[in-house]
Order: sequence, then C-alpha cells, then structure tokens
Amino acid sequence: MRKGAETRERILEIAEASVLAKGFGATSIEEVIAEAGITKSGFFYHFKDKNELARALMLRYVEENDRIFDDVFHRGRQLSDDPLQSFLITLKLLAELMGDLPNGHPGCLIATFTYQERLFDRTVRDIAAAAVRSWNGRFRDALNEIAAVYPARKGMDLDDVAIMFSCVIDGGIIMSRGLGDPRVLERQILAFRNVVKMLFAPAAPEIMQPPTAVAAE
Amino acid sequence: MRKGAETRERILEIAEASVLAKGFGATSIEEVIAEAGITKSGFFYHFKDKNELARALMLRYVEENDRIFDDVFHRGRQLSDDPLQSFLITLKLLAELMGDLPNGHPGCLIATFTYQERLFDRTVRDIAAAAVRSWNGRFRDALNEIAAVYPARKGMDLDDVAIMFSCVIDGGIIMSRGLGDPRVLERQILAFRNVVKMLFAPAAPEIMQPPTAVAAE
DNA sequence: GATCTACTGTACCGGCGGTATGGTTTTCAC
DNA sequence: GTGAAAACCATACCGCCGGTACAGTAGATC
Repeated sequence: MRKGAETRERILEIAEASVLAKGFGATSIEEVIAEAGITKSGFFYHFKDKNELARALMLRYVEENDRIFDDVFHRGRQLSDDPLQSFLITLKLLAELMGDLPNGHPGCLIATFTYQERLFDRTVRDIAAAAVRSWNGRFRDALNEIAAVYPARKGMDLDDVAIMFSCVIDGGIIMSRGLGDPRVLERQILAFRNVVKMLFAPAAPEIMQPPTAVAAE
Repeated sequence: MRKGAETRERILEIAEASVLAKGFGATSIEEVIAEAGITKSGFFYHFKDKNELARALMLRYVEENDRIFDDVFHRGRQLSDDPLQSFLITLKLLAELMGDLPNGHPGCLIATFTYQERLFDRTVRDIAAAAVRSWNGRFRDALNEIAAVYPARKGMDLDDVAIMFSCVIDGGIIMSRGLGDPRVLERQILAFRNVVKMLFAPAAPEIMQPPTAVAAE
C-alpha cells in the first residue's frame, strides 16, 4: 500500500509549511486538505485528530534535523582528526547550509510547539524535549572531546556552551524572520563558531595552528 | 473615565498570559471575557477585533521590556564608570532578574508573534521588528563603548555579538520552557556574559582588572 | 436633565474541528 | 481473477468560536 504513505507525506509537508508560517492553531485542516486535493474523511483516515498530526509533524521534523546533524558532524570528522578543527568545520558547514536556503530558514517546529504547549498532549512536548536534549548532548560531546586536547577557558561551563548553541540557532531563526533578513542565522552560527575559537584559544593565535591539514577558514 | 482603562488593562493581562501559554490562535476571546467577568460586547467595545488586541499586547510588552532594559542599564552605569564592567554588571543584574521569576520567564511575545505573522496585519510585525532593532542597537552601543577602551578580539563583528544576545535571550526562554528548567535562561545570560569577558580580554586575566572600583563577580 | 462612557443582552452568521456512517475505488496477495 | 484489505469519497451533523448588529442601560460628567 504505497499510495497511503505518499498521501500522508503530502499532508505532512503542506501542514508543516502552514504551521511554520501561521502557527498550529491557525493551520486549518480544511486548508490543508484543499491543497492536498483530498477530502476531510481522507484526512481523518490518516490522522485521528489534530493532535496526532502535531505528533507526526514533530517526529518528522526531529528525524530530518537528526539527519542533517549526522551528516554535518560526519563530514566535519572526515575533514580533520583534530576535534577542535573538526567541530569548527562542522559549524562552518552548518552555517553554509543555513545561508543557502533561498527564502531563509522555514522556522523551527520546536519553537512553535513550545509556545503552544497547552494545545497538545504530553507526548508532543516529550518528543520535542527529548530531541533538544539529544542535540545538546551532541554539542556537549563535541566540546568535551575538544576540551580533552585543548584546555578550555575557565569560568565557562561546557554544558551551558552546548545549550547556547541551541539558543543561538533558535534565536537566530526568530531574528531572521522578525528582522526579515535571512542571513542573520548564518552570521549567528559563524559568530558562535568564533566563540568556540575563543573558548579554546585563550592565548596568542600562534598556538592555534591546527595539528592536521585542513583549515576551516 | 478611569474604569474603562482598568478593564482594558485587565483584558490585556489575561490575554497576555493566555497567549504566552497557548499561542494567539488558541487564545479564545470567550475564555478571556469569562475570566475578566465581562461580556463579548464589552470586549469588542475596547478592541474592534483580535488584531487590535494583538497590537495592544505587543505595544504593552515592548514598553515593559524597554522599562526593564532602561533600569538595568542605568543601574549598571551607576555601579561602574568602566564600560566593560558596567555592561558586565548589567548582564548580571538581568540574569538575576530572570532567575528570580518564580515560574520561569512567562515567554517572549516577539517570538510567538513572529511565528504567527500571517495572522496579523503589518503593524504588529513592524512594532516587533522595530523593538528588536532598538534592543539590538542598545547592546551594540554598549559593546562599542567597551571597544573604545578595550581592544576587541579580531574576527568578531560587534553587530553580530549584539544580535547574539537577543538570540540567547529568546533561545534561552524557549529552552527553559521546552526543557522544563527555568534556570536555563539565567545560566545562558551568564554564559553570554562570559563571552563578553572573553571578547575583550583575549590575553592573560591580569590585564582584566577593572580601572574602577566595583567588581561584578 | 442631557450627554457621554462603559458597558449588558440577545440574536445571528460562517468557518472550523471533529464525529458518524455508509459507499466506492485502488492495490496487493494468493 | 478474485477477494479482502487499504485508501479513500460523500453527506450530514454538532458545538465552539470570531465577529457583527443592534437595542438597552447604569453611572459619571457637564
């Protein structure tokens, strides 16, 4: 039964765009089904209510982001053996990725659902929280690896730095939208990249030459 | 006619809490008027439609935040003549302020409206954008003042650093909510404070002794 | 006593989320 | 090729909500 999955996917795609543009409450099922070319019965065949749609959207979004992070971290590690250089490359790649989006980042579902929590059952929020925690863990692991080689500047908790990256991304998306300038997000990721540089290179820049080949500048 | 302004304010207060908790779309006028103890006609006497309610909420929120920033920047300048120390104090005060909120930060209206832009006319978005720009300008001015005394680390655009603070605040609010930990926001502001420290003290910590008296640690 | 402010009360409309139920086509397994 | 399951369509209906319209009224103000 291939066609069912296709229709379901089409619904999710249309709904995601609408949710990111207007918010979940303002996304009407009737609009979605009109654009998808199906009837209301068809929609409720795939999702028993709007809550289940939210859950599916969330799962889809989390998986997609996981893939992106997998890819960009993997390529970072491929291009350098040094954990600091590798993370800096990863950040650069991520910044490029965000800068290349033609109409700017479409928005963060985590943020939209976080601001509409009372509309959903616990599961949606739990999925979001788990995903954020997992991403933060990823960043923190990368930072810990670096800290094992380069002494980190004192006074900075690496857990907080890891969370800060999530904040910069989410905040950057909001700022990009609010200010109407899609490049803000890219610049913010690069700014955070500089913070990482500062964090692990407190002394003169001579020390900072990468042990391995590839330069990330 | 004092009573009219009072009722209007009560409506705004109830509506703001509901919008931050559930999103604007899910905030029903009927709920608001039930809690305010007025009728629907009474509501539409004060606001001609939901759009005007949004605009009023936005203005109120922006003014409130302006007041907070005014206060915290003013006190920072009172407590030190050195621009770096003064800004660090301001950040510390802001962090304390956010940490002292009993149930965590109620949320950022800017973020919620940014994610529901198509629901409103231009004016609401324009108010939000103007406010964000003004706050960013404030942070940038503070950084520029510091840079005139302390040489900033190269490679970091101060405009981006200023915007980064807005990102950290908005992102921090989202993370606090999403992770269910109100202290994240406070910690993030303090983490950003460390970034500012790093930015203007690239060499050994001895250089960083404040020219004036008050220590902000 | 007239006027204005700040509402209340009632009645109504259309859109939307959601339910129910029954029918129809498409797809795949055997 | 057939039968069963999957993937829908059609129709009718409910209740909530945003919004409109309009008539009325208690209290403050002049």
